[in-house]
Order: sequence, then C-alpha cells, then structure tokens
Amino acid sequence: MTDWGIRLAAEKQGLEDRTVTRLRSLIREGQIAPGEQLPSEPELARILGISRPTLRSAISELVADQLLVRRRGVGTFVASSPPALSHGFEHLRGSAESIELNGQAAGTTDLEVRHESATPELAECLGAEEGAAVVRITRTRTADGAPVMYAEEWIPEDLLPERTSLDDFGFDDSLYARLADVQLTVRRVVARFVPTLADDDLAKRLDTAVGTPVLLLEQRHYSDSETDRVVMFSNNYHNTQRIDLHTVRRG
Amino acid sequence: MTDWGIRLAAEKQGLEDRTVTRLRSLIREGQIAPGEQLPSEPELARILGISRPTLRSAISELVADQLLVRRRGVGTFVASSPPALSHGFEHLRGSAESIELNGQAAGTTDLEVRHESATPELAECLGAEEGAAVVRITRTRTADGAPVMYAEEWIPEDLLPERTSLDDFGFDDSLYARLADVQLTVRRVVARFVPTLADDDLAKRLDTAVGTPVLLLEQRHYSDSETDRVVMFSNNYHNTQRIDLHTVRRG
DNA sequence: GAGTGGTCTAGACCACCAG
DNA sequence: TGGTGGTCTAGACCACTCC
Repeated sequence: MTDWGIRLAAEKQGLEDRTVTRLRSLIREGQIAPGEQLPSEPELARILGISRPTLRSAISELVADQLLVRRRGVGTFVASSPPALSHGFEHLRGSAESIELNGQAAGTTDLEVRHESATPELAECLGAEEGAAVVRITRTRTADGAPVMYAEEWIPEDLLPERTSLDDFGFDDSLYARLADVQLTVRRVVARFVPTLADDDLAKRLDTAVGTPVLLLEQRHYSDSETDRVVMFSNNYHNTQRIDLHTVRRG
Repeated sequence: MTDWGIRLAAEKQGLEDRTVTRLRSLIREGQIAPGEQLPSEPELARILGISRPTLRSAISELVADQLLVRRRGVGTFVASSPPALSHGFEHLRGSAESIELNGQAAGTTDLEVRHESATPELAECLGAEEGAAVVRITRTRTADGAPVMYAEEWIPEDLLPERTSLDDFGFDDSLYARLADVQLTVRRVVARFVPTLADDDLAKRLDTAVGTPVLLLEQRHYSDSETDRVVMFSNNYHNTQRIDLHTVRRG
C-alpha cells in the first residue's frame, strides 16, 4: 500500500509543482514500484486533495521525464525502466537542482570569484566591448562527492547594481537565484555542444585522465529585463562518465 | 482592426492546436503587428468562442516559441523582435532538413542497408531480445558536399510490415517519411550526448584526423503506435567543426 | 481601483481499451 | 459494459501592474 501523503502541505511553490515533486520522490524511493499502475486520475486527485486538471498537468510533466507512461483507456503506470542518472536539458535548471533531481547530493568545490576585463573572444560571446569589466566565477560541481562538471561563468559588471554584488557568492549559493535577486532572472539559454578533450588542468578538476573526451556546453543566458543582451556566458565542462546528458526532441 | 476569424472550424486537430495554428498565422501574416497587445484572455476567448483554459494553453505554446510575450498584470503582446530562425535540437527534424535550414545543400554518401541480428548492447538499447532481427542503415550526411555526420540506424524487423520493407531505401529518401509510411511515425526522440574520439574508420568517413573530438548522439526513437518500444535506435557522429549543434533551454 | 495574467476547481462529455 | 485517459468548459479567487 502506497502512502500518498494525503494532502500536500502549503509551500512557496505552486500546487502543480509540489505534486510533481511528491510523485517524483515516491517513484524514486520505490514507494510505487516500476511497472505498477497508479490509481485513476479522478481517484488519485481525490486522494491528493487536488483537482484533476492540476493532477494531469503534474502527470504530464513526469511523462515527459519518462518516469510515467500513460495508456489511453487503460491507465497510468510507473515506467518499467526508469531512466538512470540523467540531466534533462530541455528544462532550464541550475546544475545543483539537476544533480539533486537524480537523488544525489550536490556540492561545490574550488569556488573562485574574480574581477577581469573581457578578452576579445569573451566580449564576442557576451556581446560586450573588448576589455569590458566582468565578474568571473569558476567552480567544480560534485554529485555525491565526485566531480561531474567544471564551470566558468562570466557576468558583465555593468548589469549588476554594484561592482561587488557577487563578491560574497558562496559554495551553497545558486547563481540563478542571485541573478534573480538583482532583476536578472534567466529565462532562456542557448546552449552549444562542443566535444573536447581534457587537458591537464581540466583532468585534475574532473578527476579523470588527460585526453578523456569531455562535453563542453557553451551557454548564452538571456533574461527578459535585458532582452537583447547576454546576461551571462558560461562554459560547462561535463564528465559524461559520471553524469548523463540528454534531451527530448518532439515532433 | 484584426479579423480574428470568429469561431474556429471543426477539424481533425484538437481545439487547442487549431487555436495555435490560427494565432500563429495571424502573427506571421502581420495581421497582429509586432509589439501589439492582444485582447485580454477572457475577451479573446469570447471572440474565438473557446474557453479561457484552452486559449491559455494555446498562448503558452506561442510564448514558448517566442512569438508572444506575457506580462503579468499588463497583457499579452506579439514579440517585438521577429523570432530568430532557430535550427536547434528541441524540434525533431531529419538531418537533411536541419542542414537545409542552415542554407546548405544536404546530401548522402556511402549508404548501406543490411540485415543483422542484435548484439547484446544493441538489444539493450532497442529494448528487444538479444539476436533479434534488425535492419541496419548506415550513411554519411554531407552539407555542401562536405561530410558532417555519420549515422548508424537500427530498426527491429518485426515492426515492419515486411522484412524487406526498407531494402529499397535510397540516397534521397527520408527515413522518418519511410517509417511514417508503415505506421511508425516518430513523435519523440530521447537523445543522449556522448563526446568521443574519431577512430580510423570514423576519421575517414568524416574526412577529419584520427583523434579529433566528435559528438555522438545516441538516439532512441518512439512512435505513438508502439508506446513502450523503441522504434529505432541510432548513433549519429557529428563533426562539430562543420556543423553547429545547439539547443534552447527555457525556464 | 480597474484590469491583467496566474492558478485552481468541479464537472461534463468523448474516445479508447479490456472483460 | 465499465473504467480509463483526452478534451473542453465555466467560473472563482489571487497577485501583479498601472493609473
């Protein structure tokens, strides 16, 4: 018998998001077995104390994430083979959130915050002037203690309320949250995929061998307050032996 | 004054999809000018003769496509800057179409169609039995004559009407179109990103040096007629020096 | 305060699948 | 025939923006 947790506690998130979180954790914890059928939508909505449209939205999210399978006229089932460690790309998420969604503990090491001036290449990527003042943040992200990604992130200083707004950025901070605090909520990211090789420095940071294939994601971040400017440019080097990167394409 | 077309004609598609199509064409045709505000949701729902939730779903689709912008407490507007042509990943397209969207001429070389039995690894990827009969298609895709991708594609024979259904597959054929012909319309693809190195064979096919970083896309293709089975599994090796791969992530 | 989008509800009706 | 998911409706209430 599955403990559905009866009604959902009121929190900051919306009812739908909380439902997604609840169902996701029930599945991950195995409280609902792989292949098992869920109660019907009206029944489950009653159990959870929410309406059927809200429940349907939540289920749709999990179907897109491959955790649930719907069969018309039959029922909704937990996927027989739930996807392994993954990082679903189509939804914009902070890397900590992505790691935690997979049931691992997210951590940060080797955090550095510096002030620099933009090289010609970086200026090109940011759509800024060469030599423009930027804040550079570098850090290694870990999952259950093992390094999975090394990130370099640049933010133009003139977009910040103060030059030093990010100087107190800490190990457990979310950069997206900090940017949202200063009206730079990231809404859209254009990510470019570049396969590359681990050099000496990168190999050390990712705890892997020199010459290992590594996936670089070059990302341009846009907010809706500054529609035409790149709010942040980042290079994320992924150790794909430890973290699975995938996306869903729909037709 | 915009002609909203009053009520929507009944067709095969759902009401929401028809609304998306109608609004999209009104915007593309310029009947609603860039930057212009739409009537409020209740008002527009009344005009179109549909309910507000249905209209909201349609609008959300167009917001995701960057054609509309919502401002809470203010209104919904047509995007001021025309949506840049994004030949990104999030939309499922055949590789020929992707190449042509870049303004290049798509071509195929080294096409081979074979019958094989599934190795344990392939069977795992296809969700089939080891040794199952499969059709294997390999080909090199070119853009303006230069090789940009090498593709290996496997389809389980038991999903085809005849064992030989794909034996006449030609250089200019679209595999998606051929699959749709036999009721295996691909609706969803889960793509996994794997950075790798060009070995001797791959280097020759992609006209590059041995050891060059190459981006492998492992793709599982699903149709809606066979919900739990992989209709096709493919390995696409991209020469990212010649073709740019990117995607848009939305928050 | 007036108007907007954001969220959630309750319930109807249909198409589909299994016994 | 009965139960399931798929679709759509009508309307309530809230949060936000601007005057």
